[in-house]
This record gives sequence, structure tokens and C-alpha cells, in this order.
Amino acid sequence: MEKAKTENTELEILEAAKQVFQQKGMAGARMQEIADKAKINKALLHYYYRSKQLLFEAVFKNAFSLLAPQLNKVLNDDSALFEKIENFTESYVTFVIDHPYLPNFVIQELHSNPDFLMTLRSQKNFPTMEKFSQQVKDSIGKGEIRSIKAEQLLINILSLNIFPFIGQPLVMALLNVEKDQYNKILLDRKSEVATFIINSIKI
Amino acid sequence: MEKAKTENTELEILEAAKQVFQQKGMAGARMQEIADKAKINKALLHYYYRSKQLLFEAVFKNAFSLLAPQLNKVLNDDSALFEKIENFTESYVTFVIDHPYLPNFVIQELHSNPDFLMTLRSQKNFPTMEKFSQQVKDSIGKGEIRSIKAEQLLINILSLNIFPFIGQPLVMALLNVEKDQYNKILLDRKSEVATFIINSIKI
DNA sequence: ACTTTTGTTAACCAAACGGTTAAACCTTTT
DNA sequence: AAAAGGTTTAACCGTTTGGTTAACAAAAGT
Repeated sequence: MEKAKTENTELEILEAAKQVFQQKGMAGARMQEIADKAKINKALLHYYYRSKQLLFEAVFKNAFSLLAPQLNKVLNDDSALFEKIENFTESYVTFVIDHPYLPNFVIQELHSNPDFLMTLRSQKNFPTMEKFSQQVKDSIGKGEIRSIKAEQLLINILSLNIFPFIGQPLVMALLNVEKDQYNKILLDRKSEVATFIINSIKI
Repeated sequence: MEKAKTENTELEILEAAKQVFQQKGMAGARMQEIADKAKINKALLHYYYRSKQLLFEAVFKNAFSLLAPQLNKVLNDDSALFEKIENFTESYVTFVIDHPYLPNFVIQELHSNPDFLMTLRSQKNFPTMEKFSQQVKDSIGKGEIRSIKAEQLLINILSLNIFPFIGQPLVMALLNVEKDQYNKILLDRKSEVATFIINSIKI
């Protein structure tokens, strides 16, 4: 248990920072609030992470490293196309229930820090299109699906899965439903989305 | 030309505030930056809008009042279902090209101010589902489309149209394309999205 | 045992922030 | 032409913010 306390503090800071940054974003987050949530003195934040910017980047990279495997379920999984779409839709909903603020956080902050992607892309496990593109071409060749560009299909899959969470407040208002009811609608989408996509592309 | 100068200043402030708020959000926006962009003294911001909060609300309501008619093109237009989907997809892309930061801004800020919707919902022209729900039921009854819940279809339509803009930085990174190329992909979606949806639901 | 390193805190600091004030500057009214 | 009213500004104010310091406590090394 030598370094237990040290590593513990460092992780507790990261966990507290994750909560605050993901809910309020870089600009809205306060170092004092993070310190309070981690139950430590504010100076410790700087002892472990130097600056707000670096702490934010630690949180962001950590968040992206959780999101990337999800995206790879579409892009680099070995399963067949239809099965893959079903799996991703199923598992993405579960993923977001476990990390409610994460996708919104990543997408929002990428908007103000587009340069982050340059850093992330060089990292290993960064999702790439090649395998998925080939799979789509093959499926078209075999006559399993109609002709469609892989980029467009990918955008459609991501849109249908991710937007319902990001646009939640707006959609809830349009549908005029409360949180409980909206959650049921989201759970329905576990099957709805896959059906919708496959229906559109299968021959 | 009596009140020309006054109204001009007020509108120039609103325009400058729109740019700053929509790019940086409520928390990230600075009153000084808005004043600089409007080329006036910072005190004038408070002279016309009292506080940052009220100026923000003016910008937000203005933004939503532009977005609402777009949503009504799906929900309260008189055209037939397929035609409506085509029209919306076509006009939404054009709309976002004119107001690049707007949808992201509205959706993001609703996330931190869910209470705003209460205010907005009471406003006239706030989009409602009734007409669209009925239309979907009718289309199913006539055998034009397969059975699908109106809420799910609406979420699908909105997702496919809105997400490609909100998730732009992420999707650009995944597709490994630059802005020019991504814009071409977005323009392709003008037809792609409508085709995708109609393919999925038509019998 | 004691010295050195690592972890933690209270107090502090300069800069940035939203907001206010009082005076100057225009227009319009009389 | 001068009073009156609305418009604009420079200077200022109190608070909050990210970040630092110096002293202290707890381990680790010797």
C-alpha cells in the first residue's frame, strides 16, 4: 500500500474533475468546485496537474479513450454488417446510460478545440474507416445492401445513435414528455434504430 | 430617421453578442469581447440589456425563433409525408450554412438551462407533435409506410439532419477529411438523408 | 535518529470579470 | 439659446478566478 494514498488522491481529483468538466465544460468549470468535490485543498489540483488546461486535457483524453472503443465497434469489429449495426445500437445506449454526460462533453469541447483531434489521431486505437469502407463495398458487391457510400452510412449510424442523447432537452420539449417517458423512448431505440437502418439499406 | 442610431446600436450589440455567445457559450463569453466586436463601450451593454444573463437570453430567444420555423417544416407543414421529409432535409442544410453555430448553440445551452424550455413552450409558434403524429398514423393506415411510432420517426429525421453539423469535428476526424471535403459530404446529404429515410419506411 | 523527499494546507496574489458611476456628449423640445 | 432627455464614455469597484507561496505533516531513505 505504498503509493496508495498518492494514487488515490490523483484519481479522486480526476474523478471530481470529470464530473465538473463534463457537466459545465471547460469555460464553466471552477477549480474550487473540483477541489471541493474531491475534498482536498485547491493547491493540490495544481500539485498534481499544474494547470486547469492540463487537468482538462487529462479528463478529455480519459473520456475519449472510453468513447473510442464504442466507435470501433462500428469501424473495426469483425462481425457482419447487419449484426454489427445491431450490436452497436444495443451497446451504445447502455454505454451512455453509464456515462450520461460523456458524448455531449466530447463533441462540445471538440468544437472549441478542434486541434485536440490532431493529438488524438496519432494515438493508437484511434478509429479509422478503412475496414468499414471495405465491408460496405463488399456487402454492396454481394448484393446484400443497396449502393451507398460508406461515409454516408457511418454518419447515419452515428447520427441515429448519438443525437437522441445530445439533443435530449430539445427533443423532450418537442415530444412534450418528461425524463421517465423519454428514457423509455430511448430504450425502444435499442431495437428501433437497427431496424430503421437495416430496413433502409437491405435489398 | 429619428431613432435610427439608438436602434442601430441595440441591434449591433445583439449581433455582436450573437457571434460571441454562439461560438463560446454563456460561460465562455466575455462582455468586453462583445463590446469590442460591437465597437462600443462596455457600459452600453448594460445600458441596453442590464446584465449578461439578460443579453444572453435575448440572443437565445432570437436564435430559437429562427430554429422553430425549421422544425415546424416537419411538424406543421401541409405537404405529404415523403415530400415533407425531402423539403426539410433540403432546407435544413441551407439553413445551417447560413447559421453555422446556431443549432449547436441552442442544443448545448438547453443542456445547462433546461428551464428555458418552459418559457419557450408557452410562446406561440412553438412546434408541437399533434399534426405530425396524425399524419404518420394516416400514412400507416393508407399502407404508404410500415408501422412506426411518430416519436421515433421524428427523432430519426432530426438526428440524421442535425447531428452531422453538431458532431462535425468528431465525424471529420473519423472520416479523416478536411473542411472542404466534409462540406461536399454535407451537400450530398441533401438527397442522401431523404432517400435513406423514405427507403426505410416506405412499403 | 535524523535527514530528505513527498503530500497537504492556509493564506495570499495579480489579473480578469461583471457591473456601476458620474460626467460628457448629442438630439430634441421649448 | 438654453433647458431637458436620452446616449456614450472613461474611470472605477467589489468579487471571483486560476495560480503561487511558505510553512507544515507524513513517509521514505540513510
